[in-house]
Amino acid sequence: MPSERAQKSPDADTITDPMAEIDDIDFDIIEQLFFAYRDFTSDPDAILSKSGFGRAHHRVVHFVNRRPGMTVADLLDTLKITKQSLARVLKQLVDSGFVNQVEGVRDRRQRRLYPTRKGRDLALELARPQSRRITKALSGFGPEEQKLIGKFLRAMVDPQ
Amino acid sequence: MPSERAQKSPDADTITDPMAEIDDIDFDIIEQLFFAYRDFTSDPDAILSKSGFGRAHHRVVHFVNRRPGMTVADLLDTLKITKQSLARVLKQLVDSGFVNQVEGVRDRRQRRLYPTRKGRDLALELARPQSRRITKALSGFGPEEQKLIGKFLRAMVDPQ
DNA sequence: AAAATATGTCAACAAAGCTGACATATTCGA
DNA sequence: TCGAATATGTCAGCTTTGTTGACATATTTT
Repeated sequence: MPSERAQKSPDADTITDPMAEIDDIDFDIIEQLFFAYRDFTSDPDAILSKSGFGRAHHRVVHFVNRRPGMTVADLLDTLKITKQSLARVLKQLVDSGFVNQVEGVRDRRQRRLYPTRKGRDLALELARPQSRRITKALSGFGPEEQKLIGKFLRAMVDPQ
Repeated sequence: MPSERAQKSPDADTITDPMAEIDDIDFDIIEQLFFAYRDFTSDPDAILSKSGFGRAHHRVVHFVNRRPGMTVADLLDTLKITKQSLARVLKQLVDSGFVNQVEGVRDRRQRRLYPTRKGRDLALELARPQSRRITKALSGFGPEEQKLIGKFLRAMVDPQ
């Protein structure tokens, strides 16, 4: 039942010209970033859906493997989510043996996070298709040019 | 009440070495893409939260402004979400006067999507901080180098 | 005339974010 | 040493945005 509130033809307040590179706005790159990230996450998402995990688990597994021994506070700051939101996925990962929590040595309030062998394997499995995509996208670029890509991406991140 | 299942010290299945550029995996860029996209979306998110809209509305408003007259099917294919998921946000945008639907001329089943003035203004407001971030990240690169960034991002996208 | 297509809609559910409130263990500072 | 601050966990409830499945309508195609 196609909506009855569709107009027969454009009215006075219907804009028909595409929003292009006017106003100094870089629409092309804005859009390309959306597409790149959309497809970049699609590979691991497909793998994760088989094991009942989601993108949130992926992020935790990634960073715990990248920086073993990071505290819960570190992880919260990295992901920029609330502890209640993290708690859900972290608990599942600990309970199913992907992540271990180790009491801090200097500060025993801390729960330092480490991957298990199983967690390391999962992180690698998820990274593989993403890395393949990146390698393919970087093929045809020289080493210096590849460094530029990294430099650009780092410059897109907020300081701190 | 810090979890009682934390270990006092790492056990045999606790991995302590950081996952680095072994296995040919490009962890640095994987991570940088996460950070870049995390902060890239944070600017419009902050603006949207004031008006009761979310990131899903942003995407619709962006593409309808970029390609006025696109069909619902076009939009679904671009966003890679289901029509039921799109319906919710699209209805809100139509009802609150950001998007108009116009019956297709050649095919009257279609509902072609156009921004209103209000919709165009919102799209610009949301794009502005993102473009500012991109411009800043690209400063220091020459015109040829900037083209490389775009080339890389396009190469990250699945064909079709 | 039947089949395919474009769109809309209902209902139920899931993932992953949020706020607010409160508990415990530990460390730090006056 | 004692009270405040910190690190973490947890309960409850809510929101956004995705999903599936089923079905309806209008229009176009075969």
